[in-house]
Amino acid sequence: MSSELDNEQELPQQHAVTIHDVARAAGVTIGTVSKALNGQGKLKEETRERVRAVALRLGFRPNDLAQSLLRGRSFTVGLITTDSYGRFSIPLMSGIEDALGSAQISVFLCDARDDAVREQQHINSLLAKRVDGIIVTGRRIDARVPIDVGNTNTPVLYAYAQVKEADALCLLPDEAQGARIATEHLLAHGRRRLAHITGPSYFEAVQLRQEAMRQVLKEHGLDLPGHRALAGPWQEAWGHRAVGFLLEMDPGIDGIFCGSDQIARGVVDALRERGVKVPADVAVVGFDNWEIIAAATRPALTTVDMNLHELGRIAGTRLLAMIAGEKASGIIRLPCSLIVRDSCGVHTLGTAERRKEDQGD
Amino acid sequence: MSSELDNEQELPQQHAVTIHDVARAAGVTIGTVSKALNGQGKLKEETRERVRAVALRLGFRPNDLAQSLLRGRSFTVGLITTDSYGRFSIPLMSGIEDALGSAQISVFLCDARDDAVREQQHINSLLAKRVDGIIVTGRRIDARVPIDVGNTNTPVLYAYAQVKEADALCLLPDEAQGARIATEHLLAHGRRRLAHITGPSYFEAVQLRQEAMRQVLKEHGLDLPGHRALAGPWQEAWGHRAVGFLLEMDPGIDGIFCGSDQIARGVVDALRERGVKVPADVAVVGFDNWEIIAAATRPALTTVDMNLHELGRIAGTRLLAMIAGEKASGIIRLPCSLIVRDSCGVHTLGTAERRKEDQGD
DNA sequence: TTGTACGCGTTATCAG
DNA sequence: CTGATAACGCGTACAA
Repeated sequence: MSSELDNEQELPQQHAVTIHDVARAAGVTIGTVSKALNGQGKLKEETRERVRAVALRLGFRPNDLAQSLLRGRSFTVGLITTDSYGRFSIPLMSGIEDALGSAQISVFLCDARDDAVREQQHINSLLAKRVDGIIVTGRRIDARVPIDVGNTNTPVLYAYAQVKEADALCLLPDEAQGARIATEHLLAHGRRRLAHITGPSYFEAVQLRQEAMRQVLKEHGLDLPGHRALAGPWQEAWGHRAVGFLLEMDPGIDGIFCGSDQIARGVVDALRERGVKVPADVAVVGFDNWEIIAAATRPALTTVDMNLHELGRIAGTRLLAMIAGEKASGIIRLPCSLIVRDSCGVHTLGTAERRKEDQGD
Repeated sequence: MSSELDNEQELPQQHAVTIHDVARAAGVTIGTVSKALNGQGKLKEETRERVRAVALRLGFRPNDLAQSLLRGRSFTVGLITTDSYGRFSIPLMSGIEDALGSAQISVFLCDARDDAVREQQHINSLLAKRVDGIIVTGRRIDARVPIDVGNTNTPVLYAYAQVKEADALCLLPDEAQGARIATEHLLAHGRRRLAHITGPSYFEAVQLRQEAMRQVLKEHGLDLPGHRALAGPWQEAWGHRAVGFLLEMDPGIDGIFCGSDQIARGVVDALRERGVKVPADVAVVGFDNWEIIAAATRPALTTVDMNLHELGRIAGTRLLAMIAGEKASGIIRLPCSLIVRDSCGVHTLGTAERRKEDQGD
C-alpha cells in the first residue's frame, strides 16, 4: 500500500478538497478542471476523462457557497411556520419539499413560534443567506401581518396563511367549497334536517364554511336555524357535549357536518352512547381527513380533505415561478376533496338511491 | 421629495446592496466599512457612526455566503428525516431548532421519504452547501445504515435513530426506563395482575419495554405470563380487540400498560363498553403522551412521555459541541417521564394509600 | 486544446 | 486612524 493511497483513504483532509487540488493532481489548471467537470468548452476527451477520474478519486465536491456567490443565486428557500408546526404543517411541508426538491433546491426550516421578533430574526438570517424565496405558512385566526424583507425584492408566498396586502400571493384551501361538498353529500344521502357542530366562530374558516353550508341548504329549500349551528372549542369533548344540546333541542336531526375530525369523533361516540345509529339514524361528515382519527372512529369518518400536500406542492411550484421572474398576487383557493368512508353511508351515486351500509371493522 | 429618496425607497435595487455601495455612499473604503460595522480595529467614532448610518439607510445586509466562504463555516446544519415526518418528528425538530437557533444556526430540512437514493441526494446537496453538521432522525424498526459523508469529516449525530457503527453518536429515549416507571406506577397503585398490550414484537422498542416490565414485576415477585403480553399493530383498533382476548382469558386483570396512547385509547373505550370501570376496576397507562389522544380519552390517560423535545434540544447542543471539535460516540439513552392524568387513579404517593379518583370532565 | 486572470462579497493583514 | 490588497472556491471570457 503506497503512501499515496494512505493519504487518500485514511487521512480525512482537514480542508475540503478544492478545484485546485484536483488540478494539481491531474496536472492541469483549474480552468481545465472546471470545463471538464461541467462539460463546457472544448477539451480532449482523454483529458476530460482523466480529470473526472481524479476528481472522483479525490472525492471532489464543488462548493455551492462559491457557486452561489458567483451566480447570485443560492438555490435555497426559507420556510417559515408561524404557529409551531401543528399537524397541518406536516403534509404542507412535505408537499413544498416535494416541489422544491425536484428543482434541486434546499429548504431552510424556521419555526417562529408565533413570536414576532423571533420571526424577524429568522427572516433576517434567511435574507443574509440570500435565499431565493420565502414561503410563509401556518394557519391563523385572522390575516397575519406580512413579513418584512426590506429592500430585497425576495419573492414571498403565503401558503395556508393569509395577509391583507393586495400584492401578496396567498394559497388557501377553499373552505366554502369544502363545506359545500360535505353538505351536498349529506343531502345526496337523503338527509334533510342538518346540523353543524364546529369551532369558534371568530375563525374565518368557521364563518366561511357555515355560510357555504347555509347557502347550499337554501338552494335546496332548507335552512340552518341558529340552534343547529353550534360553535365551540376545537376539541373532541366539545363534539361530545354538543350532541347533548343538539338532541335535546332538536331530536329530529338526521345529519351533522362537523368542523373537524376530532369534533366528529366526539359526536359519533356521543351518538353511539345514546343508542343513536350512525349512519342509519344520523349521518356524520368530518373535516380535515386526519387519518389517525378518521379511520379509528367507528364507523370510520367520511370527511373533507383539504389536500394540504397538494397545496404545498403548488406553493413550491408557484414560488419557483416567482423566482424565475413571474409576478403573482392575490388569493388562490384550492379545492378540497371528500373522502368517503362509513359515517354517512357508503353509496354516493345519484341523489336518491340508498343502500344498506356494510360496516366492515 | 428628492430623487435621492426616490431611489432609496421606491426602486427595489436589482442587485442587493454590497459593502462597496456602502463604502461609496459613505466616502470611505470597504475595509473601513467592515471595521465600522463589526466593531473591529480603531476608528474615529464619528466615522463609525456615519458608516453605520449609511449602512442602515441603504439597508445593507452582509452576505453570509461570502462570509461562509471565507470562514470555512456555513453556520448551517442539515436535518434528515428518514421516515417522512411523522408526529414524533415535530417535537424533535422543534427541540433541535431550539438549540441550533439560539446559536444562530439555520437548519436545512430534508425528507428522505425512506428512500436511500433520495437520502443520498440530500446528503450530497448538504455537503455541497458545506453544512457544519448533520442530524439524522426518524424511528425505524431496526438500526439503520449510517449515512455516507464521504471524506468530509462532517459531524453526524443520530437522534431518535440508531446505527450499529460504534463510532457514531446516537441519542435515544430510554424505552426500558419508560416501561419501568409505567409499571412501577401501576404497582404503586396496588395493581398486581398486570397485562401489556403493545405493538409488533419485531420493534426493538417493544422488546425493550416488555423486558423491562417483566423485570420490574419479577423484582416484586410477580410475573408477566405470555397470555398477558399481547403484540399487534400500532392501532387503536388493536387495543380495542385485544381487550376482548385479554378479559376472556384472564378476567382478573387489574392493570394494563399499553405500547401507545392510540392502543390505550382503544383499550379504555373497550373496557368502558364492557362496563369495566377505569381506573377503579382496571388501571391503564399509555405511551407517547400524544396530548390530543391522551387528553381526549375518558378518563384522560396517564402515560409515558419520551421527552422528544428535550431529546431534540440535547441533540442540537451535542452537535454544536461536535462541530466545535468534541469527539463523541456511543448510544445515549435519555429518560422518559410519567405524565399522570386520570386513567390510573390520581394519587401517586406511597404504595398503598389510595383515594377515590375524582373524575372531572 | 489548454492556461490566465478577473469577479462574486467578505474579512483580515499590512502599509501608510 | 484609514486605505489598499490578499485570500476564500468557483466559473468563464479571453489569450496563448
